[in-house]
Amino acid sequence: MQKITLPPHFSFEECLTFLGRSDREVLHTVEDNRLIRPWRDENRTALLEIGLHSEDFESSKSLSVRDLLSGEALPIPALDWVKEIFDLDRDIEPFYRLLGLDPAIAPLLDRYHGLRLIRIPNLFETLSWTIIGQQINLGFAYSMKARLVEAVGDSVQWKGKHHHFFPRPEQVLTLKEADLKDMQYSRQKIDYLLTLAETMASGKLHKQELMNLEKYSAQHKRLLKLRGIGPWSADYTLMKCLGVPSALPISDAGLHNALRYIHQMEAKPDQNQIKLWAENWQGWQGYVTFFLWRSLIDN
DNA sequence: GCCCAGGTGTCTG
DNA sequence: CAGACACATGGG
Repeated sequence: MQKITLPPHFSFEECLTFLGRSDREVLHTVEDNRLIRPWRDENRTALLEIGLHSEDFESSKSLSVRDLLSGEALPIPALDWVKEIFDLDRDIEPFYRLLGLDPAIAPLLDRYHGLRLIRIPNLFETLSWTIIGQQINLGFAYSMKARLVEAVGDSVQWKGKHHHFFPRPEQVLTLKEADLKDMQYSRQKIDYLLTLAETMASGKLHKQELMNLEKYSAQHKRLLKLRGIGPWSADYTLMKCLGVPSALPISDAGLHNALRYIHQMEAKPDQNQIKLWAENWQGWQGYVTFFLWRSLIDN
């Protein structure tokens, strides 16, 4: 078992609540205060069990990570991947300082204190998820994702249960249009998804290449060139995959509803109203969005 | 039956 | 550039 030291303002329980929000999720399992999720690179496949390390004194809390398959020590990249998922390297202090001043948002900081932006390190997975989730309810989106994952994704077995990886682009490309149609994908989404898979399989788009662009505007512009990726998907991807804390998916239906609830409004706020509020969120728009998404679980 | 869902591309004025 | 519309289907 290995340990990851935890920064201030981190709550594993809060993060697990978000990770466990859908019972149709097939890419990880939340049970008994632990996250179970498969990981792999070119050299190694492991089934990670991530939990809170309990024997520590309060002053030095840590996460425990171990491989259920082999029990052998995990390589650095696996631990870095866990840190990425929980956004552990973020200096979150400025977020709490700034949003503590916003009367509408401040209550969420208390309620969900320690929640981090839960990230999706895999770019193909993130973009595919935005395509799947467009204009349908989340439950249906999770079902559609599950069908795709179970059809062509790799998995590891442990105690009789399959733990899935999101498919690689090449694996998605083995599917015919009719296969996806059977999984209830619309013609439009089939087009978007297969085009994306082709783009990434042929090496025309890499996460590293996107990260190298550095500037938000350049990254956003690059993503918009992809078929089926509009402003919402681009911002969602920058936020969830690259961890850009200021990315704001302003047209997001969930964001609108969460804002409607916390402001006790009859109708959803319009975009100008949101822009006005978001002026108080400078640099942390994506983090605020994530806390607002979290608030939807309670409704 | 109607409206809304973690939207986007296309077409039109 | 703004606005209408198709896309597909499940849930309230």
